[in-house]
Amino acid sequence: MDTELVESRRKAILDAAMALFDRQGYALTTIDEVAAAAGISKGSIYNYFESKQDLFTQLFNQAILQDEADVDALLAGPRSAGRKLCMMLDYWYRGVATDLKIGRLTLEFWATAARDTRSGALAENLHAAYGRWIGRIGRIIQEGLDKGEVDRTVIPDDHATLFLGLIHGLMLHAILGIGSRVDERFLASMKQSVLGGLGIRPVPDGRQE
Amino acid sequence: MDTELVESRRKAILDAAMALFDRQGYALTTIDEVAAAAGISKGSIYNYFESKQDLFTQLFNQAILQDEADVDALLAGPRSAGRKLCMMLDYWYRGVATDLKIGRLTLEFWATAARDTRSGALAENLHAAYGRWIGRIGRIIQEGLDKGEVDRTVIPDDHATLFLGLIHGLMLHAILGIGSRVDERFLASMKQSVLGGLGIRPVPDGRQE
Amino acid sequence: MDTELVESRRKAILDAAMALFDRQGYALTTIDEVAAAAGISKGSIYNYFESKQDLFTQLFNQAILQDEADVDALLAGPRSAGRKLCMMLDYWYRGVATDLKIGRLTLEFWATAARDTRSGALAENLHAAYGRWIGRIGRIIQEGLDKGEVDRTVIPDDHATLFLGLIHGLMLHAILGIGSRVDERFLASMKQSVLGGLGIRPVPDGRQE
Amino acid sequence: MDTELVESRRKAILDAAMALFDRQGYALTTIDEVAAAAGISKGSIYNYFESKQDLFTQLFNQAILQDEADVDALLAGPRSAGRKLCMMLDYWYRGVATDLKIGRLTLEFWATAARDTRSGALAENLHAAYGRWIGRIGRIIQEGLDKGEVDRTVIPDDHATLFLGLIHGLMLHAILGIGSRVDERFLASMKQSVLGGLGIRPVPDGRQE
DNA sequence: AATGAATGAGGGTTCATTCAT
DNA sequence: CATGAATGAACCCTCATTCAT
Repeated sequence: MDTELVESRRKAILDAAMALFDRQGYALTTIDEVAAAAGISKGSIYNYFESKQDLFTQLFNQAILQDEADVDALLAGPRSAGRKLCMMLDYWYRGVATDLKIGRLTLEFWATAARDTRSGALAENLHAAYGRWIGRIGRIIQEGLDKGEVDRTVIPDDHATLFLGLIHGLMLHAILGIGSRVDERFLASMKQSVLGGLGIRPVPDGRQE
Repeated sequence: MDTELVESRRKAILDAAMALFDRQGYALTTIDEVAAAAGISKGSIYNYFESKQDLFTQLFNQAILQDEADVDALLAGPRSAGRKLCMMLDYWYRGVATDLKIGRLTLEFWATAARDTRSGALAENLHAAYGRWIGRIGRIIQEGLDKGEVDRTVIPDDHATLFLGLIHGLMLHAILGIGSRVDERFLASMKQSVLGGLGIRPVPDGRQE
Repeated sequence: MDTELVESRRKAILDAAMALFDRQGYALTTIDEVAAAAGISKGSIYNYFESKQDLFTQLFNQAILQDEADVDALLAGPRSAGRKLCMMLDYWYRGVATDLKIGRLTLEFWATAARDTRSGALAENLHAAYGRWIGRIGRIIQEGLDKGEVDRTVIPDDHATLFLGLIHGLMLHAILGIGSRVDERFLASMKQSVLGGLGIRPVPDGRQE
Repeated sequence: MDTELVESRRKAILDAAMALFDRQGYALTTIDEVAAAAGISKGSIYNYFESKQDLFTQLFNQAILQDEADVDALLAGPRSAGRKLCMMLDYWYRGVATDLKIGRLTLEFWATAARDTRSGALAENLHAAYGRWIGRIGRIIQEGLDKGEVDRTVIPDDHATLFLGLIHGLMLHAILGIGSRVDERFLASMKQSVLGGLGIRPVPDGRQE
C-alpha cells in the first residue's frame, strides 16, 4: 500500500523537525532545514503538513501521546501509591537526563502555547493532555488515601497538580542546566520530598508493595 | 542633569517591551511595535538599547533583580525556616496570580536562554540568578536544620532545588492556565506539601515564630 | 536540463545590475531596482547570488574575463610589437567610446576595491587581472626588443605598466567627460605618444607587419 | 575675530573628513564619525556645511586648489618644456608615493563625480580643474614646440590630455597597489616614455635648461 | 506526488538631518 | 552657536508558502 510510504515520509519529517526545533527552537528553524534533514524537497513538506505551525502541533501531539502510553504501561500492575509515584519520578527524571531533546522541545511547546493562549489547536491539546496527567496522578493519590497510605488531609487534585508542577519545574531546570546534578542522591531527595508532602513514609526502594 | 529624562524614557521602552514580549513573545514582537507603544520613534530605541536582543536581556535583568530585592526585604527579620518558606510561597503565588505579565515574560526568557544554552548574556544571567535563589533557599533550610526544625536527613541544596523547581513549575502552570484554581485552599495544599517534604509540621498561619 | 534557463536568468540579473551600478554606483543601487530591471522578484536574486556584494564581484569577473578573451583573440596572429600595441589601443579606445557602461562600472570596481584594499575577493581578482594585463603587454614589448623594433634601453615591465596606466587614465577621462574628443586624430596622437615612448617609429596604419 | 575660530573649526572638520573618506570611502563614513574625529558635536557640522555632500565637495575644491598652487609655484622659473614636464612627474609621483591619502580620496571624487555626471557642483568643479590642468600642460608643450624642442607633429592639446591621463592612471595604480614598484627606476622609465612620446630626447636629470 | 525556483511581505538596523534646549 | 536625542525613510536579506513542470 502507499499508506506505508506516506507514513514513513511523515515520520521522517516529524523526526527531522523534532531534532531541529529542539536544537534551534521553532522560530530559528526553517522549512528548508527540515526538508534537507528529512531528505525530501521543500515543497513536499506541504503535501504532508498544512504549514509550519501544523507540523509543530502534530509533533507535540505525537510526543504527548507517547509519554502517556509509556507511563500507563509502566503503572499497569497493582502497586502502592507511593511506589507508583516514585516510578513516575524515575521515568521522567531518567527520560529527561538521557534524552534532553524532548525536554527542550517541550519548552518550545510551552512558549508557543503561552502565546496562543486558549486558542489554536496547540493550547487546547496541551490543556487536555495536562488535564489527563493531573487526573492520572490524582487517581493514584486517591488510591493511597483509600488505603490509608496517604495523610487523610491531602486533597488529591491539589497534590496531583503540585506533583505535575514539580515534574515540569525540574524538567525546566534540567533544560536550562540549573542545579544540574543528575544523580541518584538527588532522585532520592526528590522522592523523600514528594512522599513526605503526602504524609507517606519513605521506604527502601522497590520494597513497598 | 538629563539623567532623569533618560531614565524615564528607558523605563517607558522597557515597560512597552515587557507588555509586548509578554503578549506576543519575543520573535513576534517588532521594534516598531515597541516604539509605538513607548510613544517614541523606532530609531530612538537604538539610543537606549543596542539591539532587540539587548533590550530583552536588560528586561530580564531588571525583572530578576526586582524579585530578589523584594524577597530579601520580605525575609529580613528573624523567623522560623518554615515561616520563611511559606512567605516565599505567598510572594510568588500571589505575584503570579495578580501579574501574569511577569510570568509569561519569564517563559520567554527560558525559551530564549535554552537556545543560547551556556552562551550569551541571557543564559549567563539566568544561571547566576537561579544559582543565587537556590543558595538563598538552601540557607533557610540549613537554618531549619540547625534549629532541629527540619528533618535531619534533608540535604539543603537538593531540597532548595526542589523548592525552586516547584515554584517554577507552578508558575509555568499558571501561565499555561493549567490546574487553574488560584485560591487559598490550593495555597494551603502547597504549604502542606513543601513543609511535609522537609519534615516540618504545618502550623496555623502566622503563628509559628 | 535547466542550465540554460538558469543561465539566462543569471545573465538578465547581471545585465540589469551592470546598467544600474553603472548609472548610479554600487551604494545607490538597491536590490529592488536590480530585481525590477531584471524582471524578477527581489527574493529571486538571492537564488542566483549570495549577496549584493557577490553580485558585484561576479559582474567584475565577467567583465574582466571578457576583455581578456577579446584581446587575446585579437592579437592571435604574428604581428610587430608596435602593431599589436596599436590594436590594443584601438580596442580600448573604441570600446570605451561606444560602451561607456563598462567604463563607469570599472570606476565603481576601482573605488570599491580601494576600500577593501588587499582583502576581499574583489581586490584580489583585480590585482590578478591587472597583473595578467601587465604580463601580456610586457611580453609584446619584449618581442619588440628581441626584434630590435623597440629602443634597447626600454624595460618591458615598466613600460607595460605605463601603457596600462595610460589606458586606465584615458578610460577614466572618458568616464568623467574630460578632454572629451573621441576621434581619429586623438587616437593618432595616442599611438604617436606610445610608440615614441618606446622608441618605435610610427608607420602608416595597417602597413607594418 | 570669530572668523578665526570659525575657520579653525571648519578646517578641523575638513581634516577629519579627509582622513575618514580616504580610509573608508564616502558611503561608509558617517557624520558621527567625522564629528567625533573633529572633536565637535554632530549637530555642529551642519553649522559649517550644508550636508554631507557639501562637505565632500568643499573638500575636493580645497584639495584641487592646493595641488594647482603647488605646481604653479614649482614651475615659476624659465625652464625647458621637457624639464617642466619631468618636474610635474616628480611632483605627482612622489606626492602619491608619500601621501596616498590624497590619492584614495581622489578616487572617491572620481567615482562620485561619475555619478552626478555633468551636474552638481562636484562634476563641474572637476571638469573646470582638469580643464585648467590640460591647459597648463598644453602651454608647456606649446613652448617646447615654439623652441623646436618638441617634435613638430605633436598636437599640444592632445598630448596634454595624454599626459594628464597617464598621471591619473598611475595615481590609480598606486592607489590600487598595482605594478607597485615606487622607485627611481620606474620614474626614469616614465620620463623616458613621456619625453619619447613628444619627440624630446631624454637628458641627464637637472641638466637641460 | 515531487520538486525547487519564484514570490514578496516583513523585520532589524543605520544614518543624514532636524530641532528643542 | 553647540549639543545630541529624535526622527523615519530606506535598505539588505530571510523565509513560509505557492505553483509550474
